[in-house]
Amino acid sequence: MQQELIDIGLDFETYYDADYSLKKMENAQYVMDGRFESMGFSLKLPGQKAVWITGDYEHQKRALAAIPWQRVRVVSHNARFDGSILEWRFGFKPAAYLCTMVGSRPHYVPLTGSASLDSISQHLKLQAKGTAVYKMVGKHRTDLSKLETEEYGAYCVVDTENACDIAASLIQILPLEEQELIDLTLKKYLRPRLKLDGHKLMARITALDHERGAMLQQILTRYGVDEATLRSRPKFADVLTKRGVSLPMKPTKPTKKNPLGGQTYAFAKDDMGFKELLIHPDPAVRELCNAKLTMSSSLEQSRLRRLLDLHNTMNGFLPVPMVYYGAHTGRFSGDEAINLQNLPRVERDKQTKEIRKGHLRFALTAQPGYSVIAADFSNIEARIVATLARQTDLVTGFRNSEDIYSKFATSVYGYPVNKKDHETERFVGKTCILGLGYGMGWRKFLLKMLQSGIAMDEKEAKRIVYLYRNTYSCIPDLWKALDQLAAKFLIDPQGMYEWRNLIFASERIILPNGMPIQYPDIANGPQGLYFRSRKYRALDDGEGLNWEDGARIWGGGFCENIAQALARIIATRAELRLHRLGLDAVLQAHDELVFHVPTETVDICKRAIEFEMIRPVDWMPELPIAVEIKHGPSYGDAK
DNA sequence: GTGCGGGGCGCG
DNA sequence: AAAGCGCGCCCCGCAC
Repeated sequence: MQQELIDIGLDFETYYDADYSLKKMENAQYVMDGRFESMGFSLKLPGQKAVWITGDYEHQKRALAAIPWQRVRVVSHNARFDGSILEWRFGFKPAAYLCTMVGSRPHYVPLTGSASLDSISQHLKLQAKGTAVYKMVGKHRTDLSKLETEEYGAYCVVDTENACDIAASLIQILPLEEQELIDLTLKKYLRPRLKLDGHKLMARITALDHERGAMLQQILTRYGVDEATLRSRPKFADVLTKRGVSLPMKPTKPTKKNPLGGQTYAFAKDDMGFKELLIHPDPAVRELCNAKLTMSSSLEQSRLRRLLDLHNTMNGFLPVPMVYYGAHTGRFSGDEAINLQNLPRVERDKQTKEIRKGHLRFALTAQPGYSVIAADFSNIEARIVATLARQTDLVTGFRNSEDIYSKFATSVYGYPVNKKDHETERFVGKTCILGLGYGMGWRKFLLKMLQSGIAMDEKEAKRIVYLYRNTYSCIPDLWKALDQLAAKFLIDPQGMYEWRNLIFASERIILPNGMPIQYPDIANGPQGLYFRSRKYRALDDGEGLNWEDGARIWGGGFCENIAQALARIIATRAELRLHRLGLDAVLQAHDELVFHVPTETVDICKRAIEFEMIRPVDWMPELPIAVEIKHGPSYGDAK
């Protein structure tokens, strides 16, 4: 289908000034703002030079109307921007998009550290077309002289030519399915279907403001401690010191500025020292620490504000901003200050069924006559690890829908554990199955248990961790195998080795769909392998990698990266197949697909979704897959 | 005023 | 040696 489309380069130039710009606001707010003005755009038709078109709105619209959009794939560097102008401002809907900015993420961005048009063009050694940035701050189209208009157009045309050159490279290396995923990702944003419930958002903002205001007032009157003091770590430390409390401390991570690391206050909700203060004999200390904890979490408040703002901007519709290949493993990431992949989960009170957490999810609603369906893969990564390791008893257990968590907990405790009667034991089993598969050590495991309020000592933590590694011994073997493959082939410029549908090559692992997980500059260092991870990209000085600037990686880490990447391929393949059946996901959260369907079709849609999601994987046919599918009038109700 | 990094917290 | 890992956003403190 993609081949039949005509690729057309498109780049809008728009008004901006000191206050009104994409630096100051998110894309949706910028494009829908009253100050928005399209100054003009450049278009590049196949085999022709890009042309600059400018004039008033009607003139631009007439020019755009001449394009047969139903047969066009729009090529842009940052298509979320150009697409939202084309669709929301001018009302034209092309058949597809190819965004060269996100399309550059899998192969180029890990090496360049930047997805800008300039750095990608340079990286590809595209013919220099001039890179002078044309400043047009605070000028409207009618403010420009004839000469200025021409120079502006010339600048815009160059950008479009560059973007089209990048696209020519990308279509050589991105499989068609990945190109299609870029398009589907953009359409989740450009053609929103989920709605935001403005009343619910406002009601929750009011309730939360009231709750927090009352608490802050109480702290201020009782202890003379204000909000700023609660928010500041040093100021809060002073308050505790004045009350004779010895401050809980913890080591900081070594940084460039402070290579040896240091000490800092242990004031986080999971710090043991801080937890002790929550049960301190002095009720004032307890209350102050609880207040600090409350003020530490601002996600719900800030997200409510952002969503309400978006609700007002978009007439109640929710554009879903996702970044294609946001993670180097291929996972998508969120964007535009609303990250829909980390909304608090729904939690209800066991007795009263009252909603305790996850209110935000109930504000994401279906249109009238429609329902939201949420479909989750069940522990897909753990299943992939078991399959990859050829830990056959574990794979069989998953295939037979056994309660794996309870089963391992039974080994741990020596008596039969079940989901109903042994909540704590099963939780321990679950943590083991989900966490220990990636090589977690007993120290971190012990910490995690203590943080979850489960009493445990060093000896017991060691016993459980080694029991796991003995019970599922193929999994530590897998870490070792991956370590050896990496040490041999990833650091060798000519390295290339095929292993279980993966190819270990120079500085990358190639996945069954042909896409890479990249480990730029991977090399042996003082403590094993290091590579320039996303976090350290900016530190590239062209002199190779300093060990202290790199991220350490080993077998357990490769195991996790590969499992994550394979799970992503499985989820997106299912999404693509469902798209071809006319079922487009409106949202994606790693192992979860969300759909918006007419309510009378919910049952048949659920059957189709299950059928496609559990379909065996051609490159891992022995992988047992299971899904859980729910529906309701809102995202919260479907969870 | 703005940019940046670390701590913190939410999800998978 | 076996060391869980992948994101984005808010806030504070600090450098520029």
